[in-house]
Amino acid sequence: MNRVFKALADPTRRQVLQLLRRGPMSAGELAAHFPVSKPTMSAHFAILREANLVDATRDGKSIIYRLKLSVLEDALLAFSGAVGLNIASDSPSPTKEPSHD
Amino acid sequence: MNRVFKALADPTRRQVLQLLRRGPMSAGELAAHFPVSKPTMSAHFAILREANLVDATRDGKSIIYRLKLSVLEDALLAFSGAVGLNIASDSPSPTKEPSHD
DNA sequence: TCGATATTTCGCTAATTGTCTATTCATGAA
DNA sequence: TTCATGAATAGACAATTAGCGAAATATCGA
Repeated sequence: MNRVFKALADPTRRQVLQLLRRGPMSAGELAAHFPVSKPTMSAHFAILREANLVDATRDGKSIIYRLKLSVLEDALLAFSGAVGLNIASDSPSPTKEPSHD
Repeated sequence: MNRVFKALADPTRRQVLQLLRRGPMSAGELAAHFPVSKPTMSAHFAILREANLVDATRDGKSIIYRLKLSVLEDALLAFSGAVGLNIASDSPSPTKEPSHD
């Protein structure tokens, strides 16, 4: 979970995830969207992989990245719940009076 | 939004938010829950304040911190949406085929 | 095998972050 | 005003991070 939040702390990495929403994309294609060098992007990809937020598979000369939404969802939901934020489902956001301690 | 994610990137700060879920707490009381010095905690509080995740008000000699869930909710929801994660409400998670670019 | 292409790894630097102790500031009480 | 207390600021330090160019690795096609 800490790795997920660390990964999310960088705007470039969050944008990579957004780009990946549209579908799988190669490292080079992804990198082309950002004004930084490819080695720098490669390091960002590694951090996303370590957080388990993306999946990387080789396809010929390219490496294709895919978004792994479930891990992101789990982390966001778990933290939201821990903090009392009832973001999910259809319950009536109990922003006050947490019942347990 | 970047400040929110940066603030969330540190486990101590996330725990502070969780502690604050139970209700307002003073800086000292909060600090007592962690194994780091009070100045260090003060720096964490400053980052949470800058991210607008907490509200600080003085009460006599103490400074009382309060959780501002709305800001957290906005950021989490905005990002979830941007990445195609349909965490909120009761819509049928359109994890595929984003219609706009 | 050779050359081109895609990506990562390897040093390296600069900036940022988390931590500390010591000090300062603000408040309330004597 | 002086003292004690709760909290923030200042300054220093080590560790981490984002960034680079150069080199290494992997794959494909000729």
